[in-house]
Amino acid sequence: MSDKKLTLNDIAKLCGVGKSTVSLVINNSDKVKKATRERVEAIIKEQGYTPSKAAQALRSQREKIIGVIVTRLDSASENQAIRAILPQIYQHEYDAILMESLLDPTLLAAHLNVLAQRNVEGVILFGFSGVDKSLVKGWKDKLVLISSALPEVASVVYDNVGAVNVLMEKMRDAGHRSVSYIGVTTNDPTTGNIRYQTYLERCAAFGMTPHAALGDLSYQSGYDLAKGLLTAESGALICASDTIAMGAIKYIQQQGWKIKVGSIGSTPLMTFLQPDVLSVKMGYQQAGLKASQLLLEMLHGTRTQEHIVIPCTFQ
Amino acid sequence: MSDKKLTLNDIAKLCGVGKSTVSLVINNSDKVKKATRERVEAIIKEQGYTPSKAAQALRSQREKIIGVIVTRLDSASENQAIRAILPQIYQHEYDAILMESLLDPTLLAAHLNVLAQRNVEGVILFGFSGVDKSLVKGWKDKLVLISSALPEVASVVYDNVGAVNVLMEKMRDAGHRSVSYIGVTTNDPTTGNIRYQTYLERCAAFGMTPHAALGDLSYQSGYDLAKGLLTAESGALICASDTIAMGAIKYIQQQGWKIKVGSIGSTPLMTFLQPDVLSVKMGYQQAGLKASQLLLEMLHGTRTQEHIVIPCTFQ
DNA sequence: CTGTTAGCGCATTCAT
DNA sequence: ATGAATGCGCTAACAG
Repeated sequence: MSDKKLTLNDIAKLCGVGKSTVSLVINNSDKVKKATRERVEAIIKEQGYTPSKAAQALRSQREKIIGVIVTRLDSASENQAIRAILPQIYQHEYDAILMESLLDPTLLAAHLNVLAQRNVEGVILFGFSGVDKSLVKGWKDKLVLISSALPEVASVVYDNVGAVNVLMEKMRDAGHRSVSYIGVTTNDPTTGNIRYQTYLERCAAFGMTPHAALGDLSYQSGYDLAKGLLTAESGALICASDTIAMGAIKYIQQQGWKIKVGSIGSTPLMTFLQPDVLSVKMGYQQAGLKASQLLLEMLHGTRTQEHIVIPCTFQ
Repeated sequence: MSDKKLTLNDIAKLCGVGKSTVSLVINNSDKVKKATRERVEAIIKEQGYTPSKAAQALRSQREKIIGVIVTRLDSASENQAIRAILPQIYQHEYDAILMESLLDPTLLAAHLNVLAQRNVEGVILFGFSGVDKSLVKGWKDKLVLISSALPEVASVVYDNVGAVNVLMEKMRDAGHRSVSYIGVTTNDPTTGNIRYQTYLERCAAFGMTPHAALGDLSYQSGYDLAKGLLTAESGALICASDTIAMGAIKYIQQQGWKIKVGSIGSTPLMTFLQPDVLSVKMGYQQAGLKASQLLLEMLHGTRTQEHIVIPCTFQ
C-alpha cells in the first residue's frame, strides 16, 4: 500500500510490452499470445493493479454502476428485495448506488438527475404513486420498475389480486360470513387501490357486505381504524400490510376480542409475535432477483422490456 | 433531452470564451469578470449542461463520492443514522454509495476494496466486532467509524455506559432490589460487552446479585433467554436492545407475569406496542449527523481525527 | 482577467 | 500478435 497507484502504462513497461497489450489482457481479448498473456497477468496480480474506473468510464462513456432507488430504507419488504439485488449487481462487476425516494417525486427526480449525471447504465426503481411517465422519460431501456407498472417501462409487480383472494378464500372457508378490511389510501397505489378493489370484488362474489376503512401505512393508523371499524361481533379482518395489522391487533387484544386476522407481508416480526395471523408472502426477494436479472440482460441487449408478475405464497 | 450530451468545450465556443473560463465558472472561482460569469452561467442553465463526473474524477484523481457501510440495511438504529448522513452528503455535492457488511469482515474488506478502486474520498463505517486495524489501514484520514472505536481512526460512539446506568438507576429508584439482564455475546462488542459489564458493575455498586443471560440479537433469543432466566418473582428486567426486549416481553406476557422492562433503543415499534417499557434513546440520528460532519471537515482539512461520544436520553 | 496547452488513465484505431 | 498514436471531458499551469 506504500506505492502510489499504478497505471496501465506502468504495468506495460514493467512487462516490457505496449499499453494496448495490457488493455487487451484486462478485457479478456483472445488476441494475445498465451505466453504473453500469462506473463502480464502474473505481473498484474503481483502488483495488485486495478484499472482506473474513472478512466474507463471517461473512455467508454458509461459507468459500470446501477442505481437502486427504494422508497424507504426501513421498508422490510424492499429490504428483502435489495438483499437479492445487490449480490446480483456485484456479481456482474457493477457497483450499486442506493438511494431513498421517501415517496417524494421531487426527491426522486433529483436522484434520477444525479444518476444521469453519473451516466449510470441502469436503474432499479421501487414504484409509488408519484412515479409517472415524465419522470422515467429517457430511461426507457435501462430502467426496471418494481411493485408498480407503467407503459413502455419494464416492470416486476406483485400479485396483489392473488394475495387478497387467498386471504378472502381462507376466511370464507373458515366459515366467516363477514370480513372487515383495513387498507391504505396514500402512497403506493398498488398497495392501496388494487388490494382494496380486490377486497370489494371478493365481497361481491361471496355475497358479503364490505366493511372497510383506509388510512396510511403506520401502526397508529391500523390501531385507529380498527377502533372505528371493529366491534365485538367482528369475526375476521384483513389488513393490507403487516404494519397496519400490528396496530389493529394491538387494539383487538386490548378489547379482549377474538378476531381472526389476515395480513399481507409475512415479516419475521409478525410471524414471531403473532403466529396465528394468516400470512401471505409476496415474494420480495424473488422480485429483486427477477428485476436485477431482467435489467442486467436488458443492458446486455439479450432481452427487452418485460412485465413480470411474482406469484404470492400462502404459508 | 434530444441533443447528445454537451461538453465543456461546446459551452465554451457557444459562449465565445475559452474552456478554462467555463471551468472557472463551474468551480465558482472569483477570477472571472462578473459580466462574463453571468453570461456563461446563463448559457449553462439554458443548455442544461452538467460537467462529466467521470472526466472530473479522472482529472482531479478523486471521485466526489463517500462510501457508507452499514452492518445491516434493516437495522432500525443504523437507518436512523443514515437518514441524517445522506442529506449531509448530498448537500456537500457528494454522492453516497451505500453498502452492507452483514457483520462479515471478508465482505467488508471486499467493499472497502471496491471503494478504493473507485477512489472514493471518504468512508463512514458502522462498526462491529470484526473491524480491526488491518481492515481500515490506509483509510486513516478519511474514515469515520460509528458505534465502535479504534486507535488512530476517527469515531463516533454511543454512551452505552450511561444508557445502562440510567436504566439501573430508574429500576432501583422504583424500588427493585433485583434486576435481571438479557444481552448479547455475539456481533457487536459494544452492544455486547460494554453494556453487560456496566450492568455487572451497577449490580455491584447497588449491592445486587447479577442475574443475566446472553444470546444474539434476535427476537427468538430474547424469548428463549427470558424463559430460562425469569421467574414469577422477577421484578425487573433490562434488555440490551429493543429486539431482544420484544422477544422477552412476549414470554412475560404469555406467563401473565408483571415485570418491569427497560430497554435500549426506543424504536417506534416499541414505543407504540409497549409504551410502559422504560426506554433509552441512543441518539442515532445525531450520531449520523456528527459522523458525516466530522468526515466532511476532515476531507476539507479543517478538522482532524476525533473521538465523539453521543449522549443518550431517557424518555 | 482570459485563452492556450498539456496531460489524467484508458480503449481503440492503425500500422508494423 | 503487438507497439504507437489519438482522444474521451476536464483541470491546472502558463501565457497573453
